[in-house]
Amino acid sequence: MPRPRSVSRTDGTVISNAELARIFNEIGDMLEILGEVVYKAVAYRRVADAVERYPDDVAALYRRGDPPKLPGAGAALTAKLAELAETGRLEYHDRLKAQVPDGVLGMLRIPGIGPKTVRLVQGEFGVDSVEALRAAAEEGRLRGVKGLSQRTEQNVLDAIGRIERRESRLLIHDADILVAGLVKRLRAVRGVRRIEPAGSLRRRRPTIGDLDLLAAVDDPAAVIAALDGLPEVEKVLNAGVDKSSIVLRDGPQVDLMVCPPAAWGTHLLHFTGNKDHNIALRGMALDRGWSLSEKGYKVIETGELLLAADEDEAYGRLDLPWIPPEMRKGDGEVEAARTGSLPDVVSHHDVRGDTHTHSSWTDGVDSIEVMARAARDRGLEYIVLTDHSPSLGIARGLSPERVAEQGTEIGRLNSELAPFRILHGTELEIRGDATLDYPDELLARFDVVIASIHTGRGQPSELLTRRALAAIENPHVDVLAHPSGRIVNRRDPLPLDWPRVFEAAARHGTALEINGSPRLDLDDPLARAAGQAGAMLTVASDAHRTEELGQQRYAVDLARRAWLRPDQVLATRTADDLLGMLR
DNA sequence: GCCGTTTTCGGCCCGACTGTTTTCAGTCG
Repeated sequence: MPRPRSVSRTDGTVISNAELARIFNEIGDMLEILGEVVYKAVAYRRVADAVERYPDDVAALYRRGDPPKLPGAGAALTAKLAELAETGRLEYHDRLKAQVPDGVLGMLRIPGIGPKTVRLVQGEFGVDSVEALRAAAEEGRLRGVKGLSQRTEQNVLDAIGRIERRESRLLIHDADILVAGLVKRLRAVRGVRRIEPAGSLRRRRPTIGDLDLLAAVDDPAAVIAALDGLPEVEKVLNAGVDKSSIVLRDGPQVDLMVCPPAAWGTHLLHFTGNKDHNIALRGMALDRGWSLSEKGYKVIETGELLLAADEDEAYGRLDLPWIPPEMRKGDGEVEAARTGSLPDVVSHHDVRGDTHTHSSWTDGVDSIEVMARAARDRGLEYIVLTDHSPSLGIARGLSPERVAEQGTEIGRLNSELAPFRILHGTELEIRGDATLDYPDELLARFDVVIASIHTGRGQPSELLTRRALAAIENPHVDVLAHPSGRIVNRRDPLPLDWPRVFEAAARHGTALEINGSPRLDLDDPLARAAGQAGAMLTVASDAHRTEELGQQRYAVDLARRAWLRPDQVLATRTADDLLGMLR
């Protein structure tokens, strides 16, 4: 479990949004364990969510005397945010921590264990950690408590075992493969009309906790039995009339929901939108005297149920246009849909080229020709070949002589593969001292220059930002590649000064990349802020072998989550338009 | 703790499943 960092703000650094959100969520948990009214806890969590997704640094804005208006933050919570922004600490939080030790809080992570149970076992036995709870369950001491039984003890032990084996969320690339296998077999079950992934996978979130599947069926029992009987199922968690939850061996939990075909629309709506999206829709339904659930719209006065067979119809009942699943995150999309200002976001069909690819000339696997033919077979009109510059030694970066040879090879292939185009690019290393790895005269000869930071990641924010700005401001640099440097589940993003980076990118016409490899960088909140700041973006695969060209899809997914229109994305341009823009 | 062109008090999204409750609380998504 992540230990809370001790935060001293004497060094002038400002507490991050993530840290603020963590503290507020923790307060929510502690209040529930202490038996406070749940709505107080809900209020803290609501503000935690708002802070976490706020595009700018909330604490910095407070210190500047320009605090943002966050939904759900009234006088009390605003004062607490101010205290955290100023001092990095919160007296109220410290006071609660004294009453609820870390170990007690940790028990909430066990599925099936909620605040009431935690309070109960702590009060009855002084069980104050996951370890103590495990011991109590193993020794059969829980079954004596009212509401707990031998079966509860077994469930607790199973659940602890599972969370220990599954500490990080599944990367969407892996989730797609897993789901494709499941869907293929369940689709073949008799009586299954439709089956689709829902939940965070359909929203195309970079990482997935549980996999949600929705099936429209004539015979619910058949498809539930089919899922429960699959060989890779380790455990059936629960099986209801129209849902089943299972855990895959060495894999995530899978929830299968079934519904009658006539109610497909509201079911898909319900199991796709995140909590905030669904709450916003229910609010609109209530204004019309309806209550909305997956089953349909219920007219409150008469009890009549209004069905929707597809999502168009489900949104249509609220006079809303269909909202792309990627946008159903509760950050303004329902309001935008209501006022007719929902953007027409970029789609996979809009993409004409790939702005970041590698070959065996540096650290790629396949030759330039094999990469180009594979890209053409995927329907692309061009790729930008961006092999590495020399200082990235691990990737056997190209000397100026090798760059010239590569140019000749690309010229030869272009006459052979026309009208498909290979644009000659480079992935230019931004060195630790904020200089660039090739001289300007050489950079001028490339069709496209993308620049990136791979080394010196531990530098302070100010220096890292200066390096990014050095690349953005160079007239030959066209794209800042994987700008945050994060790798999902492996590397945290660099602490750049994002507003400055976005402003400079917009001013100099340097695009910011959304990288579809497991970096998934920029992530959608930053990409959305970049777009709002007027910067151009691009979507790219960063493929090092032909199979990885498909990764560009994940970059498009993120661009959609970031509300980007096709005209804001470089890779939707033709090769000629692209070269014209960058000239 | 928040919030209000119906409200400054009384609500706060909705429903299903589990366990052991003989009518419902706790948990989850």
